[in-house]
Amino acid sequence: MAANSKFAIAIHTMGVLAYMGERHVSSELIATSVSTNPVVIRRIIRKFVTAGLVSVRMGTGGGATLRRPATEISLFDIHSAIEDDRLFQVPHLASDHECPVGRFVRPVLAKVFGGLEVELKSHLQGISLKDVMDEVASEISAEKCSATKNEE
Amino acid sequence: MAANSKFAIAIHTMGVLAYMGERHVSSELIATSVSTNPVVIRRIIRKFVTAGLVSVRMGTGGGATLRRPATEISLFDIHSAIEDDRLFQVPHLASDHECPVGRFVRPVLAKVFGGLEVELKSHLQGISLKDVMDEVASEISAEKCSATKNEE
DNA sequence: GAGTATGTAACTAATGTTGTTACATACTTA
DNA sequence: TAAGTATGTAACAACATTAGTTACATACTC
Repeated sequence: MAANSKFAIAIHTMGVLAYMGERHVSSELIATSVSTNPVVIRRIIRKFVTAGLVSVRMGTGGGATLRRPATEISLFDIHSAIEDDRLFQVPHLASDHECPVGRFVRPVLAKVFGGLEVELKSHLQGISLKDVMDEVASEISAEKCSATKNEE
Repeated sequence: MAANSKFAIAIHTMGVLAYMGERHVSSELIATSVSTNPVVIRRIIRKFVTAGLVSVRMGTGGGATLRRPATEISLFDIHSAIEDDRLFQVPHLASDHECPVGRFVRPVLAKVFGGLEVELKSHLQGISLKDVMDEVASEISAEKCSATKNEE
């Protein structure tokens, strides 16, 4: 599987929770939808719990559910719950570096990248989990429609 | 060194080229400024050459130079020269997936992430290498200024 | 108490990045 | 033409990250 698919898996996971509404969903079931191992899902869900997005119940009939309606969960909430490090890394260079460029490029880059992340953040904040799932739902119903056609 | 510092190293490299103006700069010298190995720099510069941003000369007095003024090179040019894969990966799932969510989340995500990259791209296009180096230059002169003060 | 579900440690495998050595190739200059 | 300089590139090691897996303790329901 590809490199930084964590975000995709995370949204997919939250999508299943949104789709299932009030019901508690097991990591087993989500793993089937995502095509991965239940432990991978549990690791991600742990982070959602920490971030207050999801609550979890053990035992029979247990599993995870959203703590807020999908309209009140943005992709930014999801992203910041799982992604701890920066999008672009700016390795630290000694501030007594011989080369003047080497001494000062990095702080400037940190500023530039910071701007990028603000941009990214505001974009992600504008998209709710519900928005995503509405699109998914419309694709699902489109499929049903064409399936009906084929049955004719 | 940190994970995805490629972009930072790439801008740093281009920054040194911009700083040195017409002169041809060796990978050796750039590596010193970036604090890495010359081969690492050559690998990155190869990509800039392919992208048409930089030209290179072998032999005595050789090295790399910008092919365009720094005002006409954007951070997007640099980013797309070195970064071949997508910012966020959307692993492919079978389209005959049992779970309806599993079947359709991914294409929707591809669309969402596509939007993100367009956003990112336009932001990066708005920043020229010159913009970055102007900030670096002002930091350098600020340093000189305070150094003079200390000598008093 | 039986059954179910999460929490988590430990390990493997795959991948990607960075760093390094070594050497072939190309070019400049004396 | 020979010496010196710089890139091009292959090959490999070191390291970090991610994903996948097994195993088992813990918590909860009925």
